[in-house]
Amino acid sequence: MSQSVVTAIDEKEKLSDLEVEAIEMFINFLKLIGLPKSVGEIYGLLFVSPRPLAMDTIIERLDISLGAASQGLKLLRNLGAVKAVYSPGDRRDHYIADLELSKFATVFIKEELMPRMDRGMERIKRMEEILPTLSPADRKATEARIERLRHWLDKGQKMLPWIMKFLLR
Amino acid sequence: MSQSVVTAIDEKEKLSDLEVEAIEMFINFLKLIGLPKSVGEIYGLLFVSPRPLAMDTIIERLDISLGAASQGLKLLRNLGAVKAVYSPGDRRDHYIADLELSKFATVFIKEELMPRMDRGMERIKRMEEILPTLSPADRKATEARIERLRHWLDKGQKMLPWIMKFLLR
DNA sequence: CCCACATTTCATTTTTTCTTGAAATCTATG
DNA sequence: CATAGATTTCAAGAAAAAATGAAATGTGGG
Repeated sequence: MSQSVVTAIDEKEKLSDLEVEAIEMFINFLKLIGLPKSVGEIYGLLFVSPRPLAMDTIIERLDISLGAASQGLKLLRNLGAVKAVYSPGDRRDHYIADLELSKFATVFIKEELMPRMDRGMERIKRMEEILPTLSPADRKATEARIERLRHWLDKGQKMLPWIMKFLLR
Repeated sequence: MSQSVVTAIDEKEKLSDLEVEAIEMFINFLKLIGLPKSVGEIYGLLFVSPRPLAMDTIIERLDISLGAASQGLKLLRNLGAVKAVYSPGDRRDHYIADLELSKFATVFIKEELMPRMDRGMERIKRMEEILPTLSPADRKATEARIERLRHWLDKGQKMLPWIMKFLLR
């Protein structure tokens, strides 16, 4: 009942079906690399937008807060996934999505995976130093396990540059 | 001051330096694929343990709750990362880590990445259906973006089986 | 086929992460 | 160079995720 009595009072531009699909898609993918929903929303909206959007517009269309929009845009700019462009006759910054999707993957690999692997290698070195203090009974088994760990990290570290190369065309 | 006045009252076996290294390592890596701290702790402890551990022992040594231990072990068993083994003369189950670390990566790819990509492809199809209803002005630009999305998903879907093969030796 | 102990389940609490919005800061332009 | 408007910051609140532990359920040994 009474679907639109208040029409025109606060008629925010509703998101189109197409925008919703894109937004949901990026919410899902970016969540995978640890980014919050609001960031996925912003990128998804910008991705399908044929023209640059001001922060105002983003806030209104996604119905998110000023803070979330500002922080989300900053994060996306830092990732290189969004750029600010000049819009003649408008004081506000306007934002566009960088369409190079591989950026998310490469940033994730470089900022998350690789540092963890490096720290992992340091841990392995420390573990190997501890090894001689173990009882002989346990030492052999533990040594083998640490060796496995090292082997796997090695494999990972060799794979990553290759994957990155593949991602960049 | 007074380091051990209560010694022997509740002397839990402290974690060794080696165990701590392993545990921290797995907390970090498993967090990356969305697993909670307690799961990383459990797997890390089992990974360096030269013999099977009962749930009791895990609870006591990690100082986690019954619920977290039970749920964490269940999850790890479902992933295939931990196995229950029979321990003669003991009613309790004992658990060992499966040392095949690639399992975490392959499970992640199969359960998280691939399904999302499949759903992504469905979304793209839906978006392409919507496309003709767009104003001609916007249509071309949007079409190109969706095409990019498809291209990237394609690339991902082709890469994943290859990565998996690489992981399995 | 009991029953003591082991494990699972799940409502509640705790912790962590995300969002909000008002205040502070910055900036283009008149 | 003052100021209105744009953006950032951040303390506080809300939401989501994880941990707890008591009650329910399962199970092996007698």
